[in-house]
Amino acid sequence: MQLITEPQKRVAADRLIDAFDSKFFKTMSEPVRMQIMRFLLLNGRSDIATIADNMPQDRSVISRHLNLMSEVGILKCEKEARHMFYEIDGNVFLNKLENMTRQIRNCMPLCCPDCLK
Amino acid sequence: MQLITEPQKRVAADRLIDAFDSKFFKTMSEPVRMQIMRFLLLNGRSDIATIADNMPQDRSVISRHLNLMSEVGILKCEKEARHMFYEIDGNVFLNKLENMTRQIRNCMPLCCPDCLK
DNA sequence: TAATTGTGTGCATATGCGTGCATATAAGCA
DNA sequence: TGCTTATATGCACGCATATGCACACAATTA
Repeated sequence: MQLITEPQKRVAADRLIDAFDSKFFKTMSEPVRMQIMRFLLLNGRSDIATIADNMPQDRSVISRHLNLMSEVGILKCEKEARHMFYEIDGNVFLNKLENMTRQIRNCMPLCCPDCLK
Repeated sequence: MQLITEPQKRVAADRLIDAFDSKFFKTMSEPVRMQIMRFLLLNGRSDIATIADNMPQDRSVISRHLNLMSEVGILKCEKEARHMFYEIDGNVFLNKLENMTRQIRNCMPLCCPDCLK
């Protein structure tokens, strides 16, 4: 039986909360942005006009969504002549979720083992 | 070299989007709710008044946050006499994130291998 | 140079939601 | 039966943001 100190618990809990990037979650909570994700999954790297042509929203709206998603890091963008191309950054995407999963797996048994019953 | 058909890609992408529960993300994107999570991690099962006494917000506000979090499934609640006790449901919490990670790992190589470069 | 095409931005509007107060309900206690 | 305690709910307010339109800017083309 191992003794768990309060400071240890606090560190683990704070790491868990830190891993939960609220901007990331906010970005992912918007259905329109998830539809953009779906489009980029199926069609790969695309420019704004092409994406917007496949959605009911105005081009300017899609442009703003894409800009927001790239600020969070889940999309990479690259300008080519007049066109702005967007693409999913799969590594950033995967790393964020894997880090969260890791922190939960570390924190739960330490902080509240009862939560896993 | 394996051939990947369009329907296969679509199924994988739809599964990924389905795993991304927008209500879950919305719930996790609120800083106050994350502070509640932190409190429950450190103090375990608690009633509303105890949680609210450790936060600047009004009790009614905390009550609503807790209700929302339990609707999403990340908190379990149980009434005892006059007190409503809340506790993190670690398994639901972990399963949600693990499922997302799994879907990404499955979808990315199929749908857009370029996204992983 | 003038016209066209692709994006970004300012603005007004609508909607969602976090917040606190007052009040209602419900359960235990004198 | 009153009185206190714990929580839930109705309401109004303020702020953030998603949306679409108009327009500005940049880059390509006739």
